[in-house]
Amino acid sequence: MIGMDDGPKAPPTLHDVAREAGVSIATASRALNGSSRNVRSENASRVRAAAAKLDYEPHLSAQAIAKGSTRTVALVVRDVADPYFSSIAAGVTQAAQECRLIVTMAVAGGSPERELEIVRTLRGRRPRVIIVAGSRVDGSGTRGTLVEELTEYRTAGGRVVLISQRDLPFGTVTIDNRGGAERLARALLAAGYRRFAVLHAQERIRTSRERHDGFLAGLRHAGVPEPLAIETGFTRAGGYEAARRLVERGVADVEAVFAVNDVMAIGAMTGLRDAGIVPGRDIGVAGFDDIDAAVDVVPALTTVAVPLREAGLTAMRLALSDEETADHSLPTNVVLRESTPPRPPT
Amino acid sequence: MIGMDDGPKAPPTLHDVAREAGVSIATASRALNGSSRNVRSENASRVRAAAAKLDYEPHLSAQAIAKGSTRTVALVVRDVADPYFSSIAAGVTQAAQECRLIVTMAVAGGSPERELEIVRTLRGRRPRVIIVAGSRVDGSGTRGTLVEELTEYRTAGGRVVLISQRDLPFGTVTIDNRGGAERLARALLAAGYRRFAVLHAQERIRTSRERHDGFLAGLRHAGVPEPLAIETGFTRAGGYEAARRLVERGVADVEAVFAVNDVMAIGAMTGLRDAGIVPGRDIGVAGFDDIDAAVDVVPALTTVAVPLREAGLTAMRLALSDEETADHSLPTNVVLRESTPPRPPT
DNA sequence: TTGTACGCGTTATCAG
DNA sequence: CTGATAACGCGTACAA
Repeated sequence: MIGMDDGPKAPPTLHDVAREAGVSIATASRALNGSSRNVRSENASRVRAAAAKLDYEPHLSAQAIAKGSTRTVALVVRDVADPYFSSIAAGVTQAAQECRLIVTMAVAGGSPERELEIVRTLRGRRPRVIIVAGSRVDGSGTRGTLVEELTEYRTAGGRVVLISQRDLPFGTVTIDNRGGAERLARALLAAGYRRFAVLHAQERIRTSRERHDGFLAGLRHAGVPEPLAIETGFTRAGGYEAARRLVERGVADVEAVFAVNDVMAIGAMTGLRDAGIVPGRDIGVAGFDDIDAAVDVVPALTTVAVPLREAGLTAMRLALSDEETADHSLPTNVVLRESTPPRPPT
Repeated sequence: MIGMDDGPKAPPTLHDVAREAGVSIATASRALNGSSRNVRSENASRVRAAAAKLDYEPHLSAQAIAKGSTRTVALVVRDVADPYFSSIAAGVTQAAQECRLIVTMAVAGGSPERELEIVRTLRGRRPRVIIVAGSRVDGSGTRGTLVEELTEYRTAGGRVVLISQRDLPFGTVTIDNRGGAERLARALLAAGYRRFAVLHAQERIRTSRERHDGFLAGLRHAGVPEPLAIETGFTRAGGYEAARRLVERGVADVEAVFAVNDVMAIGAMTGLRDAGIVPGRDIGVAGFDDIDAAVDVVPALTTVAVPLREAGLTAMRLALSDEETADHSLPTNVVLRESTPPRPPT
């Protein structure tokens, strides 16, 4: 035990494996990761044995640099803790695992600048595909730069897929926000609701805008008053806060609240209740997304189901397919629950 | 436009930047990423200009291989879509971003074999730190191998942090599951509850076992009957299903249900309600974790608050500190809400 | 089938 | 302060 060095011991390299197996590095490489099967089976098994004995793992960075490509998928989301994005992430991760790809996740936090910076540095990792999941906001000035950056990435052989952002020259998985919101509006009209408040986020956030517009479109020609629009954050806290504001203003003239996503709607329900107004009895509430929690709140939340997990899966498939710039649209479904009980005509 | 080649155009390399700036590669390297500032400022700015013009991004794999270390944090979770893990992930991501580290996420899905395989291939990426967030189950046979694998990784200079698993020779962030559950039990006793059912997961899942044990410990010496134990999945669906089973069996003799985590508790509340039993009125319900949704369900869920996001932050800090194997314990707090109203003594 | 030798994009060493 | 040049670990033509 003299002269033992406990400092960091370098992991075994292919070189070590080759030496242990008594073959050249090239043979070892072929035996372990070689595309061509041309290695004598006896040698092959000796190499595998040596690798197992030394607990060898190929250095992925070295492989990446030698082969010129990685097995990585980069996913950009706004917030990991938001069920909307974590469901998408789950889908992407699942699909990636089936293809033996590894997904790395970056959080943009709703800032276009941050998002741009992320995509930029992401390029340095040379991922095989980049998936950007709807943190995009319009008119931010960084949009052109982002498109440029992604285009350049694709020119270098990368795959780009955008979730929930139409009109950009990349593969996109889009969600029928407009149509879903429109059908929701009509369903609520059919249930007897006439006077609405809409809780939405900044106009720059596309998803919010599309759902808002769709809802208004569904109301058009129904002869109902223009809904009250309340702008707030795209989060649970935003919904809560907006509900409080709504109550302060007075809710006598609103029969139902539509929040542009479920976390906002759920926050709003709590906000209303905290102010003494019972959702589903005193006022209808509807959301959008159909996250798991929608059936656990009371009353269960009326919403528009979005196949989030599938959006992630589809995005991966699209990325791996050879269509450069296909647009895959996912349908949405109105789900009526107890938060918007049928309302007797006045 | 003759002879244009639209095939994948290789991204610019340091070589290109150097040529553009009229300096050597070495100088370019130093100007852009060099630790030492010893490069004439005029040359430095020329290099930076060239890099910007060519839209150069350093090839991270190449850097990794040259420097022998990456700027990556690998996070292993059971399920991205579970708020428990996504909150932790949010914390890790935040802390990582502050240190300009990139986090890559792998999903083990509750399988120890899968988890082991993940850690193994993770080593190939040579991350700077590996954080394993409680997907571990005991007595799975893979445990020894996992420890071995992680030890080897650490020997090679990597940092390991485990979240919510004591007794392993690595840095750990542990959560006071036992103590929290014990205090919860006492709080429920104080509120007048005497007869309980516990919804727990398999005994092999440590977190579940600790919370279960702690709860029983809190009940001890109180002269109350042994709680009814119902084993089910560690998920929302598990909670729902267990509640249905409980109802089938008959709930006349149980005054409160303790589920070992919030998603189970929330699922159980819905399950009870679907069976005509109103949580908070007919029966008390309590959970563990205090996820966001706990305040949005009705009645609001009594639970034990766990600083999940902070667990992620702490894990990163621990990883970056130089203590090889510290144990940082996070406190938990009982939060009584409407799902367990005080119960008049019989 | 196997081995030698070179290249991948960077950093680090060591003379100038 | 700068520029050759040798690593880093691996894949792969090319030659044997």
